[in-house]
Amino acid sequence: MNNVRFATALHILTLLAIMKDELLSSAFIAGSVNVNAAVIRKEISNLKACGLVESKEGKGGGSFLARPASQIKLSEIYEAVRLVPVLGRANTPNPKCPVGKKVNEHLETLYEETDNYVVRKLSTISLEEFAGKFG
Amino acid sequence: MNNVRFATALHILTLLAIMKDELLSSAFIAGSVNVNAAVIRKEISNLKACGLVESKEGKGGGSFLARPASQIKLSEIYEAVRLVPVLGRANTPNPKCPVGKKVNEHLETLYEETDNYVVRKLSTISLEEFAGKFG
DNA sequence: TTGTACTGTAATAAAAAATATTACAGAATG
DNA sequence: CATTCTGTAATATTTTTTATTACAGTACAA
Repeated sequence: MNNVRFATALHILTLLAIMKDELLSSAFIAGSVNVNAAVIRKEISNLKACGLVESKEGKGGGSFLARPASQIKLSEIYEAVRLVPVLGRANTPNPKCPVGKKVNEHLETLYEETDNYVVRKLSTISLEEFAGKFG
Repeated sequence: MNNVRFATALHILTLLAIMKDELLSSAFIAGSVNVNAAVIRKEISNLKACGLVESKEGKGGGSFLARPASQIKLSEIYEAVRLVPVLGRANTPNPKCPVGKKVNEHLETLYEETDNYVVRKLSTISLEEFAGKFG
């Protein structure tokens, strides 16, 4: 996960949680995160597909949380932006070597276990709790 | 961690664990992992700096485990190759926004906690246990 | 009904990170 | 002293990530 997507998604959702009575525009959010508004819209599009955010088009439109922050777990955010397991990717080892032949199978198991472990940890923290740290 | 270094390092160490009575050359290991030998030498150089591997130069040289596989925890491998926290990097948010100003501080705490959690999980598995899955 | 302020999305460009390759000096062996 | 290794650096290539631009479509409000 050598990218900034978890940070971006959590930032977006934190803003939506704190200003829960307003529709926030991508331009506003982009100003806070300090990235291009198109990046925000793209991430929001992903968060919508994951059922965390909804939005309203047109003038005066913007985004809001699909559910109360108390019902969103940080694990859902992690799963929404995860592209690669926590421990990284695998090689394409030599199948003629006894280790090379089996290593990816065992690696995959380990990757899954570790990932599940992270998910379990993050499922103990709600967005409400995280957003509560601000002001 | 969108890279292959954990997989590579674990593969190297598994070979060293299984063939613990021999010195393995970087060319041999590269053949099993299916990457360039220079990549293996570079990773071994890192694993040496972390105290997991030793090697002998010159003709007939090669690498071997610095300690018995039973005394190497997978967490040490993770820590040897980690460049970035499990949840990724942070943005450089707008300090004029109350959320932007503090988000990295709270993110960092979360990143550290999650990372420690992964380390704790991986510290319960020894290289011996992992290597034991092969033949 | 028309201008304005949004979203949604795609295409493309630019920057950064990861990996591969080549090269060669130096060490140990026989 | 030729051979077979390691160690390391320099460089090239590929892949991933991020930024930018553009514009169609939607909703509001005058």
